[in-house]
Amino acid sequence: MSATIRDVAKAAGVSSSTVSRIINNKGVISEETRDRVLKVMKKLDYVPNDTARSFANGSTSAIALVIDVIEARSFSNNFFNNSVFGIETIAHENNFNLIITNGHMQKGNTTSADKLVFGKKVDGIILPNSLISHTLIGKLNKIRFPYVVLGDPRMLDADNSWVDINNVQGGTLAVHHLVENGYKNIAFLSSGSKEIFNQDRITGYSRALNELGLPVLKERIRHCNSDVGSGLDVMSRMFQAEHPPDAAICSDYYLAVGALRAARQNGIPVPEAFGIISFDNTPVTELSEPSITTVDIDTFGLGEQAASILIRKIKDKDMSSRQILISTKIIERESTKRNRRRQDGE
Amino acid sequence: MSATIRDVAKAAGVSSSTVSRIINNKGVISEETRDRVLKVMKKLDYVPNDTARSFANGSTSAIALVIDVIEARSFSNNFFNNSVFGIETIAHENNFNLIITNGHMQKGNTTSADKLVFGKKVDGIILPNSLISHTLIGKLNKIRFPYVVLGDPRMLDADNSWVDINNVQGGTLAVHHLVENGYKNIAFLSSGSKEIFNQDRITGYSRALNELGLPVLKERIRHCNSDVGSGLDVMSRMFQAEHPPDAAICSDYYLAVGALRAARQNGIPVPEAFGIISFDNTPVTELSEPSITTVDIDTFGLGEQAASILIRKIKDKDMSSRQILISTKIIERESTKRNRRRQDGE
DNA sequence: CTAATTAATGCAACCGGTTGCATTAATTAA
DNA sequence: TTAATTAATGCAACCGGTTGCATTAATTAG
Repeated sequence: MSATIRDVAKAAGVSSSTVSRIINNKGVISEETRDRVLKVMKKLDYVPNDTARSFANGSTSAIALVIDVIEARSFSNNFFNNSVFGIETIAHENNFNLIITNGHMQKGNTTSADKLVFGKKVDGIILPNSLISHTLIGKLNKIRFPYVVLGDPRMLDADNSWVDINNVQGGTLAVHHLVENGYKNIAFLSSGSKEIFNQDRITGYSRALNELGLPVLKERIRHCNSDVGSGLDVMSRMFQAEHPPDAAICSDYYLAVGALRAARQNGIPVPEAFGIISFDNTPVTELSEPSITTVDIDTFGLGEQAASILIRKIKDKDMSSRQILISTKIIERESTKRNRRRQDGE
Repeated sequence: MSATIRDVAKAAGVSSSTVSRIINNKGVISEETRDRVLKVMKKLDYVPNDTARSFANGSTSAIALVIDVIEARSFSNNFFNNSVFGIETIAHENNFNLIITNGHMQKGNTTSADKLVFGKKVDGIILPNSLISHTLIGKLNKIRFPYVVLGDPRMLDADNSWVDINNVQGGTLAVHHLVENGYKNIAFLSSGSKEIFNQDRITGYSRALNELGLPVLKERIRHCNSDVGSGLDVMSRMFQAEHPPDAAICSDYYLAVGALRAARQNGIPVPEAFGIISFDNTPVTELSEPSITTVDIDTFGLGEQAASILIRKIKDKDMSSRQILISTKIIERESTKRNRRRQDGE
């Protein structure tokens, strides 16, 4: 059907080696030959067959992103969403293709990640820490296959490259922001106890309180389900305590909205008497009333970094491993904007 | 490094043809030979090289999804998000890989879509109607390359396969829902005048009003920017009109929130005196207060259908083209839940 | 019992690039 | 002027599967 490199060679009166060298800018080619061949390529609508190319030089110019989605239909995670674009952007700049595959589906005992790696369909792979295991990492390391983990894989002792949001710093930042705005009794509503990101945020929260000389009370740290009802219940109960908190840091917007509603139901004005910070700057936090201050996590940048490291690793297999933490920042909104002068007594 | 089919053949004392036939379940192989070869494959950790395979049989078992993202960093579109999962799910079931590429970036005068198609990196392609042109479609048709368009490509006269949300039906549905709840003077806030989906929704809206014997007033149809401020301004101005609307259908949640705030600022209770429906069932509509009734669009299903058609087309190049419209449905919430008995006078 | 089938497997070409190693012509050094 | 370089290009093997066409052995039909 379409022209091959030999068709071009024949039509231009050269050998296919010459055409190949022209395509790849290798070797020394005379100007006339180059021009003639390029013209023929244009005329024949010649496009090199990428598969043949990959086959010949043993590399695919493709990377894979493995995602961790069990119930695909109900998935709507903007973490994933933005990371993908970061990854795609960098891949694109480096002339790599991005393959996306769900690591949960599998045929027999091989996951799609296995198939892509050992079937040599990709040159490198990005996988979430939720999907890694000693077995898989062991296999990857054994054949020195380039990979980068999304999220700190601290469950493994191995030395490997990863990129994560600095959730410890995020927790600290949230506390500092609240304290600067005059809040002192800060609760933490986590969306689960097992997730490393929740653990890290709590670590940062506790550390900041310590540094500021404020007590870390375990009854102020609550693990909830990730839904409004759970946030509302947990927060309501905290309001009944002897020393109720005057602020809450929430792991996601569901909990933040729940906390907001709990405050309202208890007649506690936000932000005057109660401050709220949510992690993850989503439209809900922006459009809530009052709008909710957030710890913004740069998931696009996360993807960029992951892809960037991976591609460097592909190009230089001897590159040492990298661990990158991406700082968060506060997006200040109404839910913590207490009039500081009044609170500070100035 | 890793074992090839010839290594396996040698170790099992057979020819590589036999091994190939065993891998692909082709031809007739004796039980003993099969067992022996399978054991050797296991022992040598043999995995067929997918690139070599693609090269040999001229098909890649991969499809591409081209996305239309100009400003990647600020992208957060759950339309795309869910569609991808629908596509990936079906691709996976059919042993296809999914490559994602941004159709906007380009080197020279070839887009990434061109490269994937003409470089034969994929067997088929899904592309949004916003990115197609007569040129591209012409080229694809010329080489009979399988493709499916996301969104009705009615700007082309060509006969091609596409999948779209039934936005006309969505507009109709929204009107019916409002009328059933006692609203009669319904405005439409569109997020733009050029987008086909907005045009279709307005068509459905107008058609439903006609059928119900209600007037279609052009001052009730407003094209806004997709932000809260725009929705608020436009709606506020409509409230000043001689015959203000008693309900609004909004193309997205920004406009819906804007309309809601306009109503509040004008002292108009929602849903009692003003009803609001938004397209696209996102967390903002669910968590708004009052919560907002939405026209739910099944973007996951959209992706599934697109991938399904594409893969069938790849397997049967002579398949006639398909056009699929996916119906919307109402998710009823507080913003339209007027007490019907009282309104109906029952 | 011989001829015609069928079963099981091997041979070798092919898919379309890439690249090490010639080869030839042109240029420079001695 | 001849030998040594350098420039420009060709030859042919190779990457790892797949498959049409033998080939041989075993089975069945006549």
